[in-house]
Amino acid sequence: MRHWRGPFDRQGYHHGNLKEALIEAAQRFIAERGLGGFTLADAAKLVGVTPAALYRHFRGREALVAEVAFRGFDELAKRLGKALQSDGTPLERFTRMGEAYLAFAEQEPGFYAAMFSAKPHEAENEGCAPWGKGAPDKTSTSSPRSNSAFDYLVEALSKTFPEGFQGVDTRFIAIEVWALSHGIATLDAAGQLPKGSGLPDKYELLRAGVLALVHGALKGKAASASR
Amino acid sequence: MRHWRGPFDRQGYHHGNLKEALIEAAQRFIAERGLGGFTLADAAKLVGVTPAALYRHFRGREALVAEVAFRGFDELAKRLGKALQSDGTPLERFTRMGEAYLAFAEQEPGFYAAMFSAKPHEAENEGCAPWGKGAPDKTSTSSPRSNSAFDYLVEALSKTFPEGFQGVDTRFIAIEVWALSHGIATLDAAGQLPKGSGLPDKYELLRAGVLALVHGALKGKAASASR
DNA sequence: TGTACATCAGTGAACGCGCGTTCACTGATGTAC
DNA sequence: TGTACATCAGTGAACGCGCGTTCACTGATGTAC
Repeated sequence: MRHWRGPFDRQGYHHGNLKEALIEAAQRFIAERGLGGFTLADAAKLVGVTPAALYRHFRGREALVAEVAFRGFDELAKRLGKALQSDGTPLERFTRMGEAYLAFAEQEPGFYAAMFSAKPHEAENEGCAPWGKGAPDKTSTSSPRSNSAFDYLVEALSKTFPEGFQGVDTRFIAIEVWALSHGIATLDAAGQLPKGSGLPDKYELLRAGVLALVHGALKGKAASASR
Repeated sequence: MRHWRGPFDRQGYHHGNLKEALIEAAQRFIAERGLGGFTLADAAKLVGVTPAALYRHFRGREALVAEVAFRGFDELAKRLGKALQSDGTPLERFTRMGEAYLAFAEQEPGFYAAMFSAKPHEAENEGCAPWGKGAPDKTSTSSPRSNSAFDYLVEALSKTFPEGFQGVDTRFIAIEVWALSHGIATLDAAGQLPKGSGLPDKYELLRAGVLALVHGALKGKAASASR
């Protein structure tokens, strides 16, 4: 085993860490040019390798992108888990998770795009989505970490609000929180979130929104009845 | 002027309505294959025309997609405006707007993808985003209808909750509502929203979430203070 | 310690393809007289 | 009513390009003896 010198270094005929280097390069290019603009040739060039070398480690382009997405879910789960185990009150930790989510989407747009870009035809990708197929009987799938980001969110909600949500499924609240986070993150990434001019930034937007969502569920179901 | 026979018909040498037909074809293919999978050749073929004919009506691919996005914002504004002027109480109309938004995203995925797909490099597209640059001094831009979807939302909030939001800018609430709607719509489009198994559908998800967001702002700022 | 060998990561050339765009052209249209 | 003509929408062939992928190969590696 040769000494590790960074993802894009190369010493001899054998790269030594090509798979990891390709994943990192893909992540970088997806961040810069979007998922559609990412190219195997670019990634291979950056890494200092022939495009054909890629096929020693991946079935093809799609498999590389899928691996990037998987790593993304993994990294996101790691960050959410870290926030969940940080200091402070449960509410503070919960708030920190929201910040961690937005920071992840902002700092790792390559990951984020690979994870959430719609795949029109084959939406049957199992194991990668943050939540399972919605079946309570299938809470843990084969892939170890793919669902855990969502699991962390559910866990955080349970710990932060141990009194529950008036009988409402905690996963329901979790989905709402996730959807709001995702909406803010993607609108921000697309440059469609207004900035300046007295309006709060996205972190404040998420914080206030999440608290409203949670308290709305806590305070009762008057809303539901008034339809 | 020849008789109009549908977007993809063709009678002679001249198409008669090529521009509209190309926009419709683009919308259809973006819906089916995603923005990246959409091709000028496909659109031209469907319409029954040589790819080169497109350049009589558009500067290029990008301009065609931009036109689709513009039409999308227009159609969305139309639907939101219709819901805003429908029967019932203000709250009912407001709820109907949310339903109209999700229905639009579901029924017109071509429009939606063209409107909101992130353009990594040139995020400086002005006039197309539903909200302006966030400058209150620039409430109405040159393009007549591009901002009106967001304007309808702000208007609906003002009418539905005339007492205001404890001094919070109504646009702030509007952005939160929009972000939640967008998050639900995109997660649903990506097949990452759980279905069945007792969890409510996306319409219920949005309804409950929006009411929580609004009431969270109405009920006070205890949340803000407890940071 | 030295040599033969199996393994397999990476090469380099080539492939078929389909893309967006250009250009000189052609032929339908409708208007001026 | 008929003819000449300007207009311009659409043609068809071609372009340069870069993509993902394949294939027989080569050369570095490390293990068995």
